[in-house]
Amino acid sequence: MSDRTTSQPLNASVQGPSDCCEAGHSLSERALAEDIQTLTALGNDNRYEALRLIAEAENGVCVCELEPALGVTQGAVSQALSRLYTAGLVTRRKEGRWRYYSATESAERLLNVLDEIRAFDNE
Amino acid sequence: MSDRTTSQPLNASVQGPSDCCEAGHSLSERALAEDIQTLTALGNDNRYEALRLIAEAENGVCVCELEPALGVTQGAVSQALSRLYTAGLVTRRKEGRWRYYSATESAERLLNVLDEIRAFDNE
DNA sequence: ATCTAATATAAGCAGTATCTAATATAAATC
DNA sequence: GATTTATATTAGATACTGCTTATATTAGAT
Repeated sequence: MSDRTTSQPLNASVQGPSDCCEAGHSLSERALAEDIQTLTALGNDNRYEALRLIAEAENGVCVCELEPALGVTQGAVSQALSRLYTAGLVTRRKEGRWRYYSATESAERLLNVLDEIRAFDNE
Repeated sequence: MSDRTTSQPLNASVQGPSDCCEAGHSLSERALAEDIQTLTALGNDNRYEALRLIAEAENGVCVCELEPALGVTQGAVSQALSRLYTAGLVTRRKEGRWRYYSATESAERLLNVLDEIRAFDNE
């Protein structure tokens, strides 16, 4: 059907019910894309659990530690971490043969809110 | 904050580098599943944009308003809203033939944090 | 009751995501 | 140099997602 590429904040002006108002939001395409990248990076079991493990470690976690914890192959762990890195959820530093991953401030904030709303929803 | 009942935190005890520590996190399987449900519900263009539209409207948005705004069929909009509802991100009330969707407190919090970290990351 | 409007649900399928296995790269060690 | 270790990357099979189309349901209007 309509394959129009949305460029500006979208607006709907349709007549629904009598007091129908226009539906619009204030996010740019770029902002939407950034948010979606963040959310899809988090929305996977291995990646999310990897991030939780990383966030609770004090001084970074290496790939070799995550492999047994997640129960998937080394390649899968590496791919998961790359994805988290691209999304700005982890940083990484090299030390000898190892790479240590740490959670970013953004990741910490997101995880905190998820804890809060889970507690809120289950109360 | 939360009286989180951790049923079986996962642990990794492997030796990586000399000062290697165990990687473990404190989330229960159930908590992980809940978080993933929330995140995967948000991690889709139509659903995320629908939620943004709903969150910025004062008194709820009906399906018919979202259809033109998102540029997909009515069925797709309805499915998107159902998914958001199941994930606890929107509530809905019926009024005549229409159903009005509103954002939950949890959804508002998540969107706020996404705004914050986007601003933070882009500064 | 019939018709229309708004929404929900189901089937089917195209596109995408995410693993494993294999291979490549990089750094330390021999 | 060759070897081992840790990680990254690629290819490919498989599973999943998210649409569209079609149909069902529900409520109001005629």
